[in-house]
Amino acid sequence: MQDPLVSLPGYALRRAANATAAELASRLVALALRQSDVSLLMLVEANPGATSSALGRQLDIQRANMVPILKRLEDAGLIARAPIDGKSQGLALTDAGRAKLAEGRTVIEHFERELIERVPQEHRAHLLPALNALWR
Amino acid sequence: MQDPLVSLPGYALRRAANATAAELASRLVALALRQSDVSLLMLVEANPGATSSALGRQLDIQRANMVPILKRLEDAGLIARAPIDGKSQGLALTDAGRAKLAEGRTVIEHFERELIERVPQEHRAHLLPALNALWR
DNA sequence: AAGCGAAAGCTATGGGCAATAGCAATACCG
DNA sequence: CGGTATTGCTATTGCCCATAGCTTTCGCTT
Repeated sequence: MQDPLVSLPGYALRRAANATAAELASRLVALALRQSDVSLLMLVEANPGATSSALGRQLDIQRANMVPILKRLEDAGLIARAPIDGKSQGLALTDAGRAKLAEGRTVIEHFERELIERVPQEHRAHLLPALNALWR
Repeated sequence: MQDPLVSLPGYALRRAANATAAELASRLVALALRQSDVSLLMLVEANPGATSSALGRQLDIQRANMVPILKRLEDAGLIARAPIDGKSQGLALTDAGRAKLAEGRTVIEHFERELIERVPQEHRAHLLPALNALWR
C-alpha cells in the first residue's frame, strides 16, 4: 500500500509518540501509575513544597486538569499537601511516594534506555535536541 | 524550578507531539478537518479503492475506530463507498474530497516545513529517521 | 458442495488526556 | 482600601484509542 505519510516528520512524530506512550503505559500499569503520575512525582521530588499551579505550569497541565491527578496521588498516599497560606498549598512526597517513585523511576529508566537504543547510533545524539527544539 | 524531565527523550517526545498536534489542529479547524481526516484523505487518494480495514491497518487505527471517522468524511461528502463484494467496500475521494484535500495539503505542507525549520540545522536530517526507528 | 474459520463492517462502551467556562476564597499591589 | 490577579476547584466537552461482541460474507479445505 502506498503511504505518503511516512515521509512527514510531523506524522512520524505523532506515530512515534503514540507507540511509545502505549508501551510505557503498559509497563506502568503494574505499578498502578500513569505517565502523568510519574512525571508529577519526579517533579515534586525535585521541588518539594511547590504548589499545584506551579507544577502545572512546568508540565503545561492546566490547573483544572491537575485536580484529578493530585487527588489520585493523594488518595494513594503518595503525596501530601501542606497549607502555605490561605489559598496555596505546598506538595511533597510521602514515604510511600518516595518508594513508589523509586519503582517508577526504574521503569522509566529502562524505557528511556530502550528508546534510545532503538535509534540508529548516528542519529541518537540528535533526537533530544531536535525534539526539544519543537516545543521549548 | 528544577525539572528532571527535560533530559528524557521519551518525555520530550511526548511534549513535542502534544505541542505540535495542538498547533496543527488549530490550523485545521478552519477547514473543519481533523488530523486523522487529513491523513485518511491522503491515504485514500494514494490508494483509491482500498477498504476501511486496509486503511486502518496502515494507519494503525482499529476497525471500530475507523467507523466514526469514515462516517464523518462521508457525511461531509468527501469520500464515497463502492461495494467490492458483499462484505467489503472500496473507498475513494469525491470531487469535493479532492478539493478539500488540496486545501488540507497546503496546511500540512506549511506545517511540516515550519516544523523542520524549527529544528537546528545540524539536527534536521536526523529527526525523521530517528522518529521512524521508534515505531516502524 | 458443505462447513468452518477468517475477515469485514459495525455497535456500544469506557479510559486517558486536554480544553473551556465559571466560581469562591485569598493574596497582592497601587 | 479597592481593584486585580492568583489559587484551587467543579462541571462539562471533545478527541483519540482500546476492548468486547455481533452479523454477514468470503474463501479455503475436506
